[in-house]
Amino acid sequence: MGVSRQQPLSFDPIAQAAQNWTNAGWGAQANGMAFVTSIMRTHQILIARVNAALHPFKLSFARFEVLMLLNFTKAGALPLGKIGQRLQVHPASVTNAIDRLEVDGFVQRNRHPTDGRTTLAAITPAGRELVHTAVSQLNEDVFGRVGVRDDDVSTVVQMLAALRGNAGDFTTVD
Amino acid sequence: MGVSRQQPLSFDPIAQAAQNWTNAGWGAQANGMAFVTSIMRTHQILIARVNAALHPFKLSFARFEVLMLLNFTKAGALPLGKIGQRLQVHPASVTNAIDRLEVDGFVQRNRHPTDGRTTLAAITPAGRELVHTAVSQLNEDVFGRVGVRDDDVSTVVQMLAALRGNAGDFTTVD
DNA sequence: CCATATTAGTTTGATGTCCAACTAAATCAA
DNA sequence: TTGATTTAGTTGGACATCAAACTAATATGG
Repeated sequence: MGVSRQQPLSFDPIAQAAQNWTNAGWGAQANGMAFVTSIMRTHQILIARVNAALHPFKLSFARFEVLMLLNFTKAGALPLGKIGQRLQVHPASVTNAIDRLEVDGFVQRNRHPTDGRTTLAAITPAGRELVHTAVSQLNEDVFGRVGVRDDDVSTVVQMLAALRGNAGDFTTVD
Repeated sequence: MGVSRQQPLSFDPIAQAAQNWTNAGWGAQANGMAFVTSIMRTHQILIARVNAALHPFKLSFARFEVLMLLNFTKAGALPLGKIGQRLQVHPASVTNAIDRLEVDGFVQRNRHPTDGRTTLAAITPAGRELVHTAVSQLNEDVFGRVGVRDDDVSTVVQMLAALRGNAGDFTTVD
């Protein structure tokens, strides 16, 4: 799981970097730098936890999200493009994820009934069974214990929603 | 820069997912799921911005961080292991980053004076010049405008520091 | 109707990350 | 001193992501 065999530092490296930024005369951007770097590092920590939890199921987080999305859908199937739009991932990444899920029998490609360009990804019974177990594991190992006070978890989610909205993930209801 | 040619959704997909979680009976983990997913997506947005800003300089964020770290160091040189420890990246990733920086002439490998196992990475004059320009660009394009209220930026950094400390990035001063 | 433009998905290639195995050098212990 | 262990870094392989080029099918406009 990443780089964790190393000794912990005796100081917060991001706080140190922010200090360096200020000393260099970039005080106005020091907070932004610390923010971006914190997100990068937090992402790295969380993705390692998630992948560790999902490893026994031969799933990555991306593939888990695909299965979960299909599982929540009434028909259990979506066009690949819709999947990319919902999960905000590149079309090539969707192709790659579906390829692997299909090889493992968790998803099946079907033709769209009316639009010959479109491919539908449909979750299989094996996929539904797998995701059921995997989500339990993730809830237990990761989502139920992120290591931040529960109030703070909500606060961070809310503040990041502003950024995501600005970035065009979704239209904000003015 | 990622996947942004797509139309924005008319709803926040993470809020939707949290609702799905609650509906499925996983209300206790819905916030944690939203937190993890928010970090993943925010990371993706920010890394795209950073890479767009650094692309003209032939730098990735990882390589930029290496150059910046060396630039802040008095001697302008550090053992590869120290770099990995400070930036929290895998030894193999450090090797890869230094390889590329060395090919482009921004860094040079030197032997350690007393320990034959250790390799020192030293920033070159070209590297110092490059990082000077690159940091200006990053401050201007990304760090100076992250898209979150300034107070909230600090709040998020502080809350994520708790997680990073728990994860063993650094020892918390009790 | 047909030529052009758009849309959906795939393929290929470049990056980047991690893990596991490996080499070489330093340290430890008997 | 010398054999075993630890440490530093590299290498090779598996994955994942994105960009750009490509194929195929649908829409659009004269």
